[in-house]
Amino acid sequence: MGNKQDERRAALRERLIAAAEVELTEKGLGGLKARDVTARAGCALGALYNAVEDLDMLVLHVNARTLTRLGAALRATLPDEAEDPETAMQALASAYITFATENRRLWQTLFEHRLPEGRGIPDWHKRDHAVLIEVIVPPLSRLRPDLGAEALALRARTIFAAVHGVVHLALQGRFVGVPAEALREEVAALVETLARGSAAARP
Amino acid sequence: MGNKQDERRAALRERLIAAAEVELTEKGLGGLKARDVTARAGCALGALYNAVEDLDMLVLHVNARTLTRLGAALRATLPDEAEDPETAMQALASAYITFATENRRLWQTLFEHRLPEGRGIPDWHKRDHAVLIEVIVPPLSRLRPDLGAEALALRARTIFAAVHGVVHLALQGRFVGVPAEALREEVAALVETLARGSAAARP
DNA sequence: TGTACATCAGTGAACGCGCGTTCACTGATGTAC
DNA sequence: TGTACATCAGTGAACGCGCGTTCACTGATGTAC
Repeated sequence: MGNKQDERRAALRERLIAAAEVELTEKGLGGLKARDVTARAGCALGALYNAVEDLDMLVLHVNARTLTRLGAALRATLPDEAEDPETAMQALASAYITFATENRRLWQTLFEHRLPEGRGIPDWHKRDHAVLIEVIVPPLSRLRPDLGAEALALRARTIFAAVHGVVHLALQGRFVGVPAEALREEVAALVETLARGSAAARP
Repeated sequence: MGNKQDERRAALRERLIAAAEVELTEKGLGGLKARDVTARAGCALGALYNAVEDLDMLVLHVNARTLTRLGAALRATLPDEAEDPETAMQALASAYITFATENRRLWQTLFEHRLPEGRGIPDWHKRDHAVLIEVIVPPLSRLRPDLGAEALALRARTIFAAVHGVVHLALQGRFVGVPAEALREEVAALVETLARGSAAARP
């Protein structure tokens, strides 16, 4: 099998993913069209279905990229393992807000996109999501040394979802959401409460 | 103008809203079709556009109903104004989970539905949403007598969004969400932390 | 009360558009000898 | 190295479907006299 052919194939695939990323950035999930993506990637409409299974899979690949970048942004805030855990959690939350704000549509796509009925998320992609939780576990485990691995993972999900919820409703501009100007301050207060409350619960 | 005609008109409108409610309950926002709604309401397709402006407005009317019911369910948990505020907040959160679980698709529609680009949410509907925040203010104000009305309203939004976020990701079955079995316990822990943390912050 | 006319809720076929996906075809690239 | 053949990435017109909305029409209800 031609090696050069594989290269070309992979290159087109990359171009398509990159094009989809730009389209999603500009128009959001609802505005993603196969024709726009292939036009931007500079190939024919049909080529898309040679490179990936379908549009949904293309979105999954973009989401994988977004999660990788988000994971890197979050990990970059935790250089020191011995740091004060509350400070660490504040840094994580702050980085999350920054990323969500600067990549609003891509970040929204992460949570908007659903596979059609019967199709389950491939395992490789579940692992991409895991970073959101894993990054919270180390500082949390220092706040709650009494908790086992499973309970920690569960609590990390709860904390993530709480912070995410505040950011999500705010950036969506929902009427019930916190106004964007107040977002950072409110999330900081929330994380402070969560961190201190967790610590206070220590035996 | 015939009074009887107005009555008929209003009755059809009600039937359409009720039909849309059932359709949304069974299929969710993505599965809502004008033809299904009118078939269920027992009228012709075109009659829908006589009774309401368009499908979006129909959804808004269903959402208004849902919010009214949700508001009633939440207020029903607060019979006693003098109740311990933490208990009150736990009751609110618990009622929220119950409502969301029992009305999953209608509740999801509340947060999924967006008007097309230029169109803003009518004022009457904004007021419908306000109940979600207003119901939190009384117990919160007892925990934080130091805060002014505006700061209270803001903090109430944050707390709502945090709890909502945990419930939302869990009921959506998102991989990063808390598993449904653990939802009640985790939200209870979250609300406990929020209530105590708020109280502890008192001067 | 009865008749003629006006109104307008209600009808459903047809319009119009968007858009994901397919498929018969082509031409460049690679392989065999 | 050169020639014949095979493969398959890439093409883009066409398919097929879904679906919101419109619109010319109808008939029941209400009004005027």
